[in-house]
Amino acid sequence: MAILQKGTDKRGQILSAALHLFNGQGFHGTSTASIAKAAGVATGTLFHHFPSKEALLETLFLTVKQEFADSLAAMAILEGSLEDRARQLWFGAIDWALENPDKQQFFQQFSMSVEIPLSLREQAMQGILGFIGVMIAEGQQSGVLSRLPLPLMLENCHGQYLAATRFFLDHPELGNDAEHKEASFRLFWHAMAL
Amino acid sequence: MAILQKGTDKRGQILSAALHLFNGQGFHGTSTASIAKAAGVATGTLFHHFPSKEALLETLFLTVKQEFADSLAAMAILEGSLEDRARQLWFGAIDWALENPDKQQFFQQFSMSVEIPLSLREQAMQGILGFIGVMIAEGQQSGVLSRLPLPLMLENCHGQYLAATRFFLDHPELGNDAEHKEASFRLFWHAMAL
Amino acid sequence: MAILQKGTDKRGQILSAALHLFNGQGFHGTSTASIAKAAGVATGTLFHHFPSKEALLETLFLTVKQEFADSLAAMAILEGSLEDRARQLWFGAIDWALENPDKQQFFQQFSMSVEIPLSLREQAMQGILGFIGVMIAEGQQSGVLSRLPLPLMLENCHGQYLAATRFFLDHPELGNDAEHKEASFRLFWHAMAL
Amino acid sequence: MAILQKGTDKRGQILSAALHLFNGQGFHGTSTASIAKAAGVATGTLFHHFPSKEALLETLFLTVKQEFADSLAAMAILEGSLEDRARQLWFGAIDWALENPDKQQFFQQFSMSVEIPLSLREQAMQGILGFIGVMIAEGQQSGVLSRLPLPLMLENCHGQYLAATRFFLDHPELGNDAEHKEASFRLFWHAMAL
DNA sequence: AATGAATGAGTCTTCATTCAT
DNA sequence: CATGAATGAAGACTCATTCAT
Repeated sequence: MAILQKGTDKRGQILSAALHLFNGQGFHGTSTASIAKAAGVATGTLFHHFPSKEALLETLFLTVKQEFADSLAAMAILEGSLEDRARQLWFGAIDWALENPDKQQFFQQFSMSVEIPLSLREQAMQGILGFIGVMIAEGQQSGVLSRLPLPLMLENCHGQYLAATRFFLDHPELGNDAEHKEASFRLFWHAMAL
Repeated sequence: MAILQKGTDKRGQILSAALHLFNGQGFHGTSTASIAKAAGVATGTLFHHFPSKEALLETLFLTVKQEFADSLAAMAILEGSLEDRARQLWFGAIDWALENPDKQQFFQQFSMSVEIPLSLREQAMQGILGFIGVMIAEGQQSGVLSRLPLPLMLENCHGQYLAATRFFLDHPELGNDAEHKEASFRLFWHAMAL
Repeated sequence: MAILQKGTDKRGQILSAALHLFNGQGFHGTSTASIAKAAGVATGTLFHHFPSKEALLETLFLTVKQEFADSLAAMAILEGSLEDRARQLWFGAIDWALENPDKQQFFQQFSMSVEIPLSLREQAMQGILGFIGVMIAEGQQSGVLSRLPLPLMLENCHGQYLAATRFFLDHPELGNDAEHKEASFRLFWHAMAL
Repeated sequence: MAILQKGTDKRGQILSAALHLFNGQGFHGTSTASIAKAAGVATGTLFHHFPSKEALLETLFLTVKQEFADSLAAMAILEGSLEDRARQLWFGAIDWALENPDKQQFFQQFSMSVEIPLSLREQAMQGILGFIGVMIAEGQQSGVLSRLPLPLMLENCHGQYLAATRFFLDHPELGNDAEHKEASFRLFWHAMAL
């Protein structure tokens, strides 16, 4: 958040404008000129901060991903049952998405897109999912979670998270609805629980 | 399949070439000239059959979606427990994806992209998910499935399906692995089962 | 008129449609496909009757010009003073324009345009103005008209006619107004009269 | 002249090249690439200065019209009889046309063409003819000019001016011929004089 | 004679990127 | 660092014309 919103920082303004425009019009649908305009800088300035439009996208991707990862790490809870800790994490992740709809939408769109090089996507995934992988392994050893192939479970976690945030972004009025929130966790948890 | 591959049908050849190229290079990354060339027709021919590049994409989207829907409908089973029927359907859908990797990848990329107008995406979803909705409602009434909000469950089904096919497409060698296949269904089913 | 309106004659329908469309959108702004469509024929049919789009325009130009010339010739009066005969001719020409607004507008637009080869324009002018030239010469010899250079007077006649018809086409409600009609002739006649 | 010919001003060079090429090949017959080439700039530069080819034409039209209007205003004479002042104005206008044949030819072609939106044409006409309208009204009140409908007289003035300049442009050798010049004014003046 | 699918050269316009100021 | 005019390659789309039926 900090990185994308420093008001006087032109670099930050450019990233922020790009996030917004890429979401609305896609990567190729957004011209560097329009990003510069939205950021309130000259067209040339963009290229002082980023060597190319693609580099801008990649930087943006990594920046947003890092913010998400930091956010998750900050809310990681070390006490309680695995289910309680997972619930806290799930709710925290959902809340982050609700508080940062632009960034979440950005993920929805670019997580599977060709515009982001495969290596970058994988790298980003592993950074975040490594975290989850440890928790799943722990749950399997303690007999709380099914002993299914880990890669499949990770992909499933990711897919369910995307689905849940998609649902809440499409129905913002349910963002604070305890029933739906709990239901989303229930689906997530029961998929893997024994 | 039939629709996209009639050898002598220029329209079909164009759709087929577009499917392939859009997958590899994205919508904006693919020029109409390259589509025409890959299809073995003149550039003007593309515009004789489709009023614009966007219309071509939309036609392609609807065509592929229809093929998938037809495919699912053809394998719908009417007998057995709900779980058995769901498993048949799930395996059938996974197999369709494995047999049509191009079309599945196309879905992965364009199901959430801005390139496809929202109305079209929703229309496509409803066509397919309406089917699933009925099964879920039935399961809830017979006490087999959790009574969670339906729209959330549908989005979850969709998300899990995308995740599973993503996994199998990324690991083609596991496409016929019974364990992984069953595991993917297990995750899917337990998410919703009581 | 006959030539442009034979209902069942595809050639005539094409000319008629072209006249209308060229007026509204210009020569280059009108596609042969749109002409064919408006004429109710296939695109290929146009090229059975005219070797090219340019040839169609030229044929149209000559046809319309011929109609106008025939119309003038038909109303030429041989008796009375030169002024009376000129007035009859002027009124007749104005009326022709009012009765054939499409054709008149066509003249306004293409009489000075590059689209019509110079040779064709000159040929058309001479066909019609030759007629007028004789009358002017007669008037000069009988001392009724100024002895100014003939080419200048002819160009002036043409210019005044275009101006008058432009005025009446822009103000159709005055088409039958005797005062304005007489005024237009007065301007025309006094320019040249002694 | 100044506006269209500043050597170092790329915008001016583009306008100047466009004037020349539109005259020779028409609006649709002239490609933006050829304009840029003739102006010695890159194709993109044209669109940096004008949003579209049409906007370029309109700017050109208004610019040339303004030059003509300024030129007329600069030579307006306030003393002498109405006829003398009209003669000065007429000769001045004719001379302007002879000195700026490109611009005059541009008017001949685009003053009645569909390429220029009607509103623009009318606006341009009124700017120039408002001037003339005042003089005609004055002449009518002082009993020098016929009391014919003003709009008709204005259109007639315009038509005669176009005809006269057409004549002189087609016969450049007569541009300095006093007899023809006086003759052209005589036709113009007698049309309206009592 | 009539059709309309097919052609491909040509058009306008966009846009990432550079560079002199 | 910042600017924005300039660049020119590339793209979507048009359209006069042909030709097999």
